[in-house]
Amino acid sequence: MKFEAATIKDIAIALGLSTSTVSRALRDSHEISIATKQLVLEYATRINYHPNPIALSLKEKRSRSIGVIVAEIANSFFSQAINGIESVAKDKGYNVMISQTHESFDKEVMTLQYLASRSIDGLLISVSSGTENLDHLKALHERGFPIVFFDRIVEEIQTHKVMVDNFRGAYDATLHLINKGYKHIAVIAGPENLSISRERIAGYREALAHTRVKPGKALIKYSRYAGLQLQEVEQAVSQLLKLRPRPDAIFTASDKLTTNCMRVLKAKGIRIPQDIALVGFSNSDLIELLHPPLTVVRQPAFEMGQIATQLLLQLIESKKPVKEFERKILNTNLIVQASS
Amino acid sequence: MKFEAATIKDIAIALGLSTSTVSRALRDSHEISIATKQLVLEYATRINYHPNPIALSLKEKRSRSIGVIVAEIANSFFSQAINGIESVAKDKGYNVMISQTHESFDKEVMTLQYLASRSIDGLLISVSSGTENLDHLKALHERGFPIVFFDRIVEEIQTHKVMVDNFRGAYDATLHLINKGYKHIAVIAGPENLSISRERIAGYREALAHTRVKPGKALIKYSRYAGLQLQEVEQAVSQLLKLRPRPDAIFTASDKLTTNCMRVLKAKGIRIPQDIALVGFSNSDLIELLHPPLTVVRQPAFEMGQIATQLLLQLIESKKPVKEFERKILNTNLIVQASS
DNA sequence: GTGTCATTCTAACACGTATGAAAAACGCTT
DNA sequence: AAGCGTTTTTCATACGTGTTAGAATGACAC
Repeated sequence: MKFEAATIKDIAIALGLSTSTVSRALRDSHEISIATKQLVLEYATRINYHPNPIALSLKEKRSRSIGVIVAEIANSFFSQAINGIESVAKDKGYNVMISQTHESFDKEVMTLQYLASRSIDGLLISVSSGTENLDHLKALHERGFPIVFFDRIVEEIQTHKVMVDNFRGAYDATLHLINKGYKHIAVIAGPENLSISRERIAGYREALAHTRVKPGKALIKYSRYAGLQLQEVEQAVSQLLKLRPRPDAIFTASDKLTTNCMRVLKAKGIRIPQDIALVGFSNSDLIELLHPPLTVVRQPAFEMGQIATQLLLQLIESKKPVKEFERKILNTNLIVQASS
Repeated sequence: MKFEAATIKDIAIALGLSTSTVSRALRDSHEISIATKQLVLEYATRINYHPNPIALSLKEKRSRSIGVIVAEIANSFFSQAINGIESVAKDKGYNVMISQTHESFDKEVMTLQYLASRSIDGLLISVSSGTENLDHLKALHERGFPIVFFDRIVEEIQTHKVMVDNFRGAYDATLHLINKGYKHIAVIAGPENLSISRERIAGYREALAHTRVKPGKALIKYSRYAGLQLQEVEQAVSQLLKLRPRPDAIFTASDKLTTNCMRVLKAKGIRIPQDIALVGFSNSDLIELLHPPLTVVRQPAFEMGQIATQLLLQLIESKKPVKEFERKILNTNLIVQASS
């Protein structure tokens, strides 16, 4: 099943010119006579000629495509971020290649190798919740390959990073719960190896530091798969419910964690917020339709995608090696609703 | 900012061989001595050699990547479908390039040209709600370019198609409403030019045909952007509410339409299902957390993505022109909850 | 020593494009 | 018409890979 497009050679033969003349004419070089240029251009448009991007890639050593690695496309935050990524990339003539890790470290390594071997010009990545070892990223980075981290960043690697003020987002959410009079506030976060988990927990801790109640260790739960698996959320919630005094509020520190926590509480017949209040990070656009409407910390996902892509393209197109790296920190937005 | 990988030439020079010998050795050709093979292979793995996919693409006239065009990534149905697409594509060593139309015909044409000019091997598309003219797709298709339609298909173009039984899905949903005792059932569908809209309306009509109530034309609303824009949904709902007798149930025929309809009803202070029942197509995984939990027609999005991709790859890899096209029709799943 | 065959490797080319250098064409001056 | 400068076109090569055809080598038999 072939599908052959017109090449520069076809034009050359048809017009009795050499390929290089045609090439130059198409590129509007000054060293081609206006008459020939017009002849070539006319014929080219007539047969609907388009330069073969693959040949161009080979020649120019760039593919004009970037890779994106995220945990799950079917996650509001990531799909919105990809939306932002795609908008900027397309605008600048770049293609977007997407891969998912499903929060698995092994898949991240495989997918990274796959993308890297597909000659992408750069990479946008929000690391998987299972990522502890960074060798795969470091190896690429050390060879000078352009990488930009967004959301789930990696501190050890020096490059552009785009994230939200996780500390502040968590602080605000927790403070909101405190102000509402909740006394025993638990938290369920992603895995401890992710910096966003640690930062969000730190924000939670800081907010509680102002109160008399010290956050006992039992109130802090980590979730290996960042809430992707319902079962681990269920386990965390069950453990929290056994505590005495029982927590009267839960702060969930990621998108899937929030909705799955809600799911678990509902399944257990626990009313929100009467029995337990719930506040969490989430970018779902259905939060106000939920029962109850959820108080959430919302991240500017679309913007994050846009900014990360701008930075990546800047990195890719820079002539000299970049040594100064940006660390963009966006603000979260606390949307207060009935769940707290 | 360059990033040069090892080439076959590097190996050849290092070992004092010719490039073709190295090539043959790597491809394990029988006409290379075992000793040389081993030497080459060993050195190749040592310097972590990977064949340049771009050079390969140029040579083989295939890029091993497929394009996907959907309305919105940040839509449960599409993100789940893309999930399925990505899983199969990656499995077979293909890359996935994603573009969005945001329900705009112009964007669809542009994005199609863009992808086509990027030498993808094939295309998966769910056409935009604004697509009435098919010239852009026909032109590509007539040149023998592999295309597979999924979800929002196009009858006029002969190729593989993957969809759900839209008629049946709508029929089931409407029948469910009838059985629940609702008398005045309205419908809001996507634009009339989409076959899925027409089929779903037909299913709705057929279900009502068994009842005494004939569906007046006023009960049927079309939505130009398939519910993407809240404002158009609001308008449709407002018009429905003015009818006498006022509809006591609404069937929404697409994902965004369903959630946005719910949003509008809530904003107007209309209770579901006490004032008006609501049933709609939706693939959101939050439906049981909504207030009220929504009765929905769910599509096997992940599966659709998988099947469509399998068919596309089959088309791409077929030696002889394919003349027999499949038309896969999957079943929808009616999930009954409190909204009806 | 010559002919036949099998084995192992190399040279040349192709894919489509771009570019530096060389060559050809042209116009002008003397 | 020879010389020169300028404009226009062509040649050769490169990017990285794979393939085809053919050359070189060696082994064996006569």
